[in-house]
Amino acid sequence: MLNFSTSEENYLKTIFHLQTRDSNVTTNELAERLHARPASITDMMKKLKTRKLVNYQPYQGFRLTMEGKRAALNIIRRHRLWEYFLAEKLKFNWDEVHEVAEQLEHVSNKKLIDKLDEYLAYPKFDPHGDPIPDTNGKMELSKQISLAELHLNKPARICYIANQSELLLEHLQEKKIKIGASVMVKRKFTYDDSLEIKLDNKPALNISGQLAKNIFVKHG
Amino acid sequence: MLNFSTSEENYLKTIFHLQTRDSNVTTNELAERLHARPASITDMMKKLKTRKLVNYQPYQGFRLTMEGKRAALNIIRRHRLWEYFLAEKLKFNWDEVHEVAEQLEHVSNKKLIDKLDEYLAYPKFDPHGDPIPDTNGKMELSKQISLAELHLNKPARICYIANQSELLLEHLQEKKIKIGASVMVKRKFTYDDSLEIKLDNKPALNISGQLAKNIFVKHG
DNA sequence: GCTATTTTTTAGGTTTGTCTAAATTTATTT
DNA sequence: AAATAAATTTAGACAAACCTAAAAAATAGC
Repeated sequence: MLNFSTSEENYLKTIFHLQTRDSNVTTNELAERLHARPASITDMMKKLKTRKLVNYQPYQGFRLTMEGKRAALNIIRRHRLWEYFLAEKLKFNWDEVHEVAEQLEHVSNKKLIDKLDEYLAYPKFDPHGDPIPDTNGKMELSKQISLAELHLNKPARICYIANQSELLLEHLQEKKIKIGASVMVKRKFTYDDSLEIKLDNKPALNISGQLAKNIFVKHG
Repeated sequence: MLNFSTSEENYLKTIFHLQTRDSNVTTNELAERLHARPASITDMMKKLKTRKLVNYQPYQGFRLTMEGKRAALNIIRRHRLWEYFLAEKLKFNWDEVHEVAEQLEHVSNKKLIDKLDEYLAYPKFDPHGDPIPDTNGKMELSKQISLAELHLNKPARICYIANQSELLLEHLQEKKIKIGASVMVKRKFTYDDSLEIKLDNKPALNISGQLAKNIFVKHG
């Protein structure tokens, strides 16, 4: 496994998250995500190209090579394992783990990560419900659906919050809706798509359709 | 708590280890410890001086200010807590933890370190027997003595290896002498200062006076 | 199909932390 | 105490990773 700078790792990881099967990642997209200027992106892309980590032709956007993808998955593995550790062992809230894991993920020592994985008993998902890649970069698909799609009276578990804006997170805090909580939809109001749900053992709660679309759950 | 670069942290930590009550740290000393050239040390010292972290007059060597000492102790706290975590929880060997902790120590997030401390049940010593500073930089004195000073038939525990050169570490590996092992001195040979010792439940073992001086133990 | 706008790249500059080589200060010898 | 040696600092350069401003290419509007 080659060694990358913190900066290179952040680029690789972010390209991985942004690229889709059919479209390349653009300079501006990356610049916005990384809080950097487009010119800086171009600089780094040239560098990553000579390192054979991205495919890149000027003005055509970029995507990871096989090697780049392998590297990105490794960084994501580190990130998610640390997130799991922080939430599960150190009792951080699920919404605090990301920031700390952003730093820990850059500590690169294969033995450390593999031993951490073992210590945590090989978790398959991080506290946000995102799958954790194994040593070979393989991971499970997270078959998540939004609360809005969940059938009535089907027990499920909150595993992911989409669109994590400040406002949304505050709203969730307010309503005491947390990752990992068990949840069930009791009624659906077609008038405004709002829902009546039951969280853990708390009294029933009404939430808007908009909120429900941003809360993802896994059955079971 | 101010924020420092990885480089600044390494300087602060190393100055702390090198400085004594009566003598300042010299440019060459620091350069050797940090595997850097003397010119680089001078550069950084100017910077740390303007940050009021070291006292420094050209050609006079340097020492930490109160503020610098506070920062150094914080870095040492992180380092030793991670070492403890690696050995105790992830089951690293005591001689592998240092290298990994050198990286982890630069992740600066007070909450992370305090929660780690709590998770580890506030350990007082790291796997090498070095004391772990608390949040305020206070730590216990490690009342260690060398094996050479240990009285006959007094049970003790190996807690520290001084002068950790490659050769010494290999020699210890060879003799299967490890941190944490219980030990007792059975005979002392005044002729050459060599000792006959008993390690755990293994057969008696002869070691040189030189080796004995580098193995530190705590009673009990 | 040609402007106008947006996107991306180039050119050149800045900061951090390092380096080499030369100059300077301090310490050691005789 | 002068000469030599050792330690330290200065001066100037370099790489990484960023930046701004200007130029070039691609896209969109009419």
